Amino acid sequence: MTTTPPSPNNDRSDDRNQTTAPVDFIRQIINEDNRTGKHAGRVHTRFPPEPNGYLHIGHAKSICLNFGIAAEYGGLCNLRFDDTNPTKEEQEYIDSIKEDVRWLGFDWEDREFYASDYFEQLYRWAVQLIRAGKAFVCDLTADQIREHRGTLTEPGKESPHRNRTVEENLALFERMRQGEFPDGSRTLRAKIDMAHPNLNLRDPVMYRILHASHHRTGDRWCIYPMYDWTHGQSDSIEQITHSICTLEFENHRPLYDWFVRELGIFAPRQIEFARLNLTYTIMSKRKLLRLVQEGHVSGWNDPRMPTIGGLRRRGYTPAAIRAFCSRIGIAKTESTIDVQLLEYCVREDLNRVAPRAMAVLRPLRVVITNYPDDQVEQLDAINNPEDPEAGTRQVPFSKVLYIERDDFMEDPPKKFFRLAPGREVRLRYAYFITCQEVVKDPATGEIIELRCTYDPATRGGDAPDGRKVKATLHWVAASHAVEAEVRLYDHLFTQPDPDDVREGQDFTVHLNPASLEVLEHCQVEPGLAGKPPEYCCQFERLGYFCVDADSTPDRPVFNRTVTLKDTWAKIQKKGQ
RNA sequence: UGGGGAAUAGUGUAACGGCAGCACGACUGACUCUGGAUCAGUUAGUCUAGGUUCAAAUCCUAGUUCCCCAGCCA
Repeated sequence: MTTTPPSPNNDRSDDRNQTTAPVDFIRQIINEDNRTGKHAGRVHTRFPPEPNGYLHIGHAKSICLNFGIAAEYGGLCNLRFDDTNPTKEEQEYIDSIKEDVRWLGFDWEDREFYASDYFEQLYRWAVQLIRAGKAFVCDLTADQIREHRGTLTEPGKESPHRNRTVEENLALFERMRQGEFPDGSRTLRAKIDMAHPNLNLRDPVMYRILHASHHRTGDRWCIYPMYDWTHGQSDSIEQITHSICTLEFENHRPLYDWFVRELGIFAPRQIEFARLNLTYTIMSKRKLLRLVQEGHVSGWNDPRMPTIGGLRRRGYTPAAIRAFCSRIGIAKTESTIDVQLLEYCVREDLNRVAPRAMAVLRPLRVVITNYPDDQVEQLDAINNPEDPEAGTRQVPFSKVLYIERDDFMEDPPKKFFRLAPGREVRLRYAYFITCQEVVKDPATGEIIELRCTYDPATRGGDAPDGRKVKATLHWVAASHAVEAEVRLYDHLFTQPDPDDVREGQDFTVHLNPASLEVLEHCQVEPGLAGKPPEYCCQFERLGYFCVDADSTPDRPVFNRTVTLKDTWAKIQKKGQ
């Protein structure tokens, strides 16, 4: 019996089948650029997170896109931290982001960059724009700037400081850098057009004064560049050919292009695509933070969270997430993916690689009355029917067993195939048994034990006389069972769109009170004892489970990643 | 009432003037020592109204709906 967990599956053979995967509009643009020789066939992308939080499945879409494109076109993809706001960013997030990207199966080698590494260059470029009369130091307060900006339908007013001389601007900007002015007292602004219909071009702020310590540059700077003044130039410095971002930056593209053009530097092309939305969950960092802070989940890596850390702890594999990202497609239409597609992807992967095991979540005691009292047999069980090379293992069988409570009904409805009084079923890899007697607690009427007989001729699970049974049940021998805690997870929210709320409510009203059910006294086959965290397996007939970090050698803890498709559950649901 | 985007089965996504296809979901059936997997099948779509054309999801015109933008956030 093999005890090593299936390592995160980094076999990419299934990731993006060129013969079937549609060519999305971004790859079409790249194909066209390559056809016209725009960058001499060079393709260079980047994944540019701000290190102000943890990555989620939406980031995975972007990661797979950027790294995936680079790989397909024989290009490169940089990991760049957009760390221009020291008040929100921390080293901890950098570390976590790097771990998540790596876990997803991508490697940026030495192409790890930080916008903060470009601060000096950005400063020199700002001076260049000032000299060209394209930027000025503005003394307006934040409120005044807002008042001068105008509205969506009305033009703004020019700042009274807009026409300072180059010399005055140069001197003031230098003094800003030297720390002579307090936070918020001055900004450096691009001089564009206060009447522009695109508000981003109404003399946008390039630098703000922030006497804050930066996680990488320490106290070297007290002026920090804004996103718009940083991103395009960072892309340009890194010779990024295609700068892929999400739809909300469409309005920023004219400014991106303006800066790069005014500076006369290499011009990458910004391309926007629709971010990922998933049913029954939320993706907003701010809202996820509330779930953590208000204690609705145990932390950022709670198995119910859509974070990479949460999915990982839940038992999702990198291959499953990559396959998902490949299947959802890339487009500009805002859309919400059905979470069932994600679940399909993880089942598809785990079905192939996860070893099978028998585990009883809600045990019902079964005594085989005609089985010898002290006998124990070792029966052969197949580790993975999808993978012959996974081999077999032995599972112990004895007189007293546990089966799933759901697998017995005293008064079974028509389509219930499992055990019932007088009915014969198969115990997987073991024997046919017949239920002879139901023992109840005289006080509560609860069924506490089944007394069954077995047919010794059916050892291994087949009847020599060829008779059939309609059901095969999983089971665990009571004498050898290991007790485990199992955590059953369901959707975090009860509504497909948690943000669909009435006036005055917020998404928390749709929190699913049953998103976590903890089962304390589960019985699992002995081979499952001592498996390391993240070990994934299938509990036969129940679902895919993985060992949680809370697990200890004498008390395993499992998380349910996803259930198996359950036809019986569906029949039951319909009957209601 | 400004500007920028987007509308194709329930959900996503192709088709780029020439047979509306694929996946997930749902529903049948076959098979099965997992009511799993697998296999076979069914279901269901071009936002609206005009126009151009032999031919329109695709081009044109008008409209409708949805998303983004008024941070010294990214």
